Amino acid sequence: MSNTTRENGCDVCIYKSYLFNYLTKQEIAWVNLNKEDIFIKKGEIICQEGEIIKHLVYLKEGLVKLYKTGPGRTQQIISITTPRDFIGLLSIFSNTEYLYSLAALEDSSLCLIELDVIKKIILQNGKFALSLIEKINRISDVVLSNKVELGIKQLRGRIAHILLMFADKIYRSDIYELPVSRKEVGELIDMRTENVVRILSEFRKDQLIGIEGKKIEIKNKSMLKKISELG
Amino acid sequence: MSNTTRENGCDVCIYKSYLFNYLTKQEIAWVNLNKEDIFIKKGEIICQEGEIIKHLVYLKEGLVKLYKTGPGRTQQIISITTPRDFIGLLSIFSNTEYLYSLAALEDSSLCLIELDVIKKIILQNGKFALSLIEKINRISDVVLSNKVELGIKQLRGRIAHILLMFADKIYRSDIYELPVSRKEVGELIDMRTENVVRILSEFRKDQLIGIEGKKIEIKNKSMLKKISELG
DNA sequence: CAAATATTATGATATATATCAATATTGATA
DNA sequence: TATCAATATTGATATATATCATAATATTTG
Repeated sequence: MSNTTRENGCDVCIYKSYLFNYLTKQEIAWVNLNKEDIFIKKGEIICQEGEIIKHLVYLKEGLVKLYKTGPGRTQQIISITTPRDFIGLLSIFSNTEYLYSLAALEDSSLCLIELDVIKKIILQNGKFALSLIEKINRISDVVLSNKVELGIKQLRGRIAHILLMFADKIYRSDIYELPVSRKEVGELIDMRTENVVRILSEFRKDQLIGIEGKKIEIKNKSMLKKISELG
Repeated sequence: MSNTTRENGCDVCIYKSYLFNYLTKQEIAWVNLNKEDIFIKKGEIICQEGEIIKHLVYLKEGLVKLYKTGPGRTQQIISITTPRDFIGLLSIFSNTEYLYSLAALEDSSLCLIELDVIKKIILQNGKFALSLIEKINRISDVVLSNKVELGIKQLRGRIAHILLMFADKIYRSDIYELPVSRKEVGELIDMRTENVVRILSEFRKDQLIGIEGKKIEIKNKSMLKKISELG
């Protein structure tokens, strides 16, 4: 990991999670002494499954994918984390080693906080603990409900769903640059690259979207929503 | 909810979760005053999505399914909870209303603990809070990894996977009574009833399993494992 | 107990999806 | 810049899965 900086204290950090509002001044100072700010370039791997978990990872800016590698270099993307959120809260308290890998989809700024410190704070600060539990639940709700929905949708519904997810949840804009390849879209919604391409073209021909390389424009959102909901 | 009993105190409860070992005597007494033991018959619904969450639900004995209802009476089973575990820890701290419904697959004994009491204990007892976080993570790990694996397996692999799950995780025996219908198996692993039936018959013809109504006997576990792993 | 209903089962067929093949395009690299 | 590798694209075909139809069996209900 590269480009460590510590010029800014947590107390004045503009990226700070609301969760840290529950910390005392002393606890904030403690976190400040035990965190590391790093910058990761697009495409770089942050950590890999099997490695010992030492940090709670917070995404300040950028975009990060959480994924699982299968046999033969295959990957499945579990979730995409947007700025100002914790990454991988799914399994870091239940395992000593990462179940999933992390890689940057865009240039990203992360804050790595010593997990031991977080655990000690949980032990002594009930409000923080309860808020963290709520946060963990919320994150797994989203990830799980996405995966559950995949099971009932067919390919067109999945593509519509993912296009809307990028527009509404990630970029908050109907025009955006896809941060992933067609192959990765497939890894995110369990389908083959060829079918991703094919259905995107189909949606373009049907005037639902515009495509220019990685640039996507949502043109008929209500129809996409219908396709996503009906499966 | 029926058949409430309170004859036994939590301190002497033989079903007690290890999590309660972290509670003080006072806290245990407090839980004892704010819990309710209920008995639910096979097939009965315990709670439904949309209802206000008031309790932390603990399964003492029996088997319970957590599921989501879709359009037109369709269901998707999210997970099956085995005895001595908490049910629905996935979303009860992040929502005021249940995201999923609960129903008993077998006659079941539950303990309902006031969620407010649990929250207050989290606020004051760090060890309990941290252990609960670990527990929550562990439960969502299992549920999520199951759903993620579904995405890469085809039907035969899913059936093999679910047969092994019942044998190894739920009944710890290679001979068991399926607690669910063929339709529910399909709802659990995202496939049609007809295909569940067909592939079960196929496995029977290939001597992988024996079938007699709901009674399943695993006959060739290593082959089933291969089918499950290869998808 | 009989009637109604749900579950299990099997076969034929339609549809959705993956696979294979071939080419164009982009991006990385020496 | 030329070369190589990865990505994107499209079409043809094979395979997997869903759907439809029908019947046997089991289970619930009046």
